[in-house]
Amino acid sequence: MKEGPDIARIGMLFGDPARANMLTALMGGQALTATELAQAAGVTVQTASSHLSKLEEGGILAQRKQGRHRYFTLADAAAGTLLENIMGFAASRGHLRHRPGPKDPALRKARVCYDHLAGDYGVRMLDSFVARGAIESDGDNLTMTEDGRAELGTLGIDVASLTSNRRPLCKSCLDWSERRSHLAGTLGKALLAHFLENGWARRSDESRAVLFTPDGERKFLSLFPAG
Amino acid sequence: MKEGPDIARIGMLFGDPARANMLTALMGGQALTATELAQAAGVTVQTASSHLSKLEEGGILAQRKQGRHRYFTLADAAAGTLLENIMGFAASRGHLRHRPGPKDPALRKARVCYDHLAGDYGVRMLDSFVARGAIESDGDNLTMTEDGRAELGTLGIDVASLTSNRRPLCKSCLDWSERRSHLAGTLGKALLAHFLENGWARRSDESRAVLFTPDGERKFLSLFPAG
DNA sequence: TTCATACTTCGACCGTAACCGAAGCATCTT
DNA sequence: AAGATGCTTCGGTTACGGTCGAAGTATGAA
Repeated sequence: MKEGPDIARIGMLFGDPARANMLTALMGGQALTATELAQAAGVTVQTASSHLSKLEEGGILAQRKQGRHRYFTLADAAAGTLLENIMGFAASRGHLRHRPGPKDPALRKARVCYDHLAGDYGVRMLDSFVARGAIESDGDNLTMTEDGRAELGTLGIDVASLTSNRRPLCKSCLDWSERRSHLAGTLGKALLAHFLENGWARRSDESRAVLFTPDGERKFLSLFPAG
Repeated sequence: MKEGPDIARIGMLFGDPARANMLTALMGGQALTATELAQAAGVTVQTASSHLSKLEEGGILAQRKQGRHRYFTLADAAAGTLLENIMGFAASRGHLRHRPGPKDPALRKARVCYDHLAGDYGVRMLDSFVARGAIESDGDNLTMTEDGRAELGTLGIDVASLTSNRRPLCKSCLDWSERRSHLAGTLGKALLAHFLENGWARRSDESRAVLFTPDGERKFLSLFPAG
């Protein structure tokens, strides 16, 4: 009845298990077809189709049709950020969906969180940046220092080109598996892209896991020593 | 089925209109009784009681009983921040619940957003800080400058005492009525408290509106000139 | 054209949860 | 002690939305 944004509308969109599963699957950052999302959610394609149209209608998902396929992605970075926030909050309240059996250790070690690196390696990277003064941390507000810019330059990452006024350069994102923060933002995205492009790691086909090569892992660990 | 935070659980909590209304009411930052919340949500006390226990169970609300009253508040700043995020996202998608009749212009001018100032005056304040170099803005990441610390010191606000590692000093928060950002974080909280304590403004009894006195408004406007 | 694949729409079923009336506790007042 | 107020619990109704089978549309392949 009151004035204001319609929280309930978007809360409801996130509030269904099937839809939540689809969105979690899309946190991998890559576009998925309706059938793939149906499988991820554990429902039939008809049901999935209904859910997907609701999510699109609500501005959370975007669709692009290609031939007879329909690829769905998160609508934009804002949708991804909100998802991350909700995941972080849920994790902070202990609302985890534990599968006590054989968990996937690769997922806890390193995975994709929309477009950046999460998991053990994700928090390790941020911790390392903060420890050596490349990034300054004030609460969960992160700022890049001059030293940091220089260091990333030697890695071949041009920080200046990453600054945008639509999305922050550095952003902390609460990691559900580690209960600590890892690095998001355009820099987080660029770093993950860097690892993948230079062959340090590759994405798993089935899950959001990031699989490091032996050589890539050695480089990563020496670049980001544990605190 | 998959591993991960239970998004659906908390999405569902935000996804009911009655609960959403209660949470919106609690964005005022002050504790409300079960009966008041029932009225705000437009349901009976029995129904409200059920909703409130679910929200408390989910870690979104906290309760403290005082005599025969039960006061409810948002559990912590994290809950408030998540609410703000969802409101901002909903507003960015145009999901507003318009009451086309007599809107409340006071609410659009200045209102409380959990614990800081929002509305026209809220974004004006942040814009002004950024324009004069007291705060630097990188995307929606905000950083306080030395000039800013000095200026706030003359106002009687000790910035050093506001730094915490649980909550950022400056944080941007998307304003649904203005579609721009205003200042949140511990500094945003301190500034609102400053206005209220020094009699520049007072809170409305019925709504989240912040009502400036003629004198307070003059001081505010000269302190934060429009861009 | 004919068949196969990818997806949507329709219709019906069904379970969950939102809702309220009534009754039950707890706390304060007189 | 008796009454009033604030809130919760119980029980029963109802409606909304998630679900799938079946049929319909669009695109690609043979």
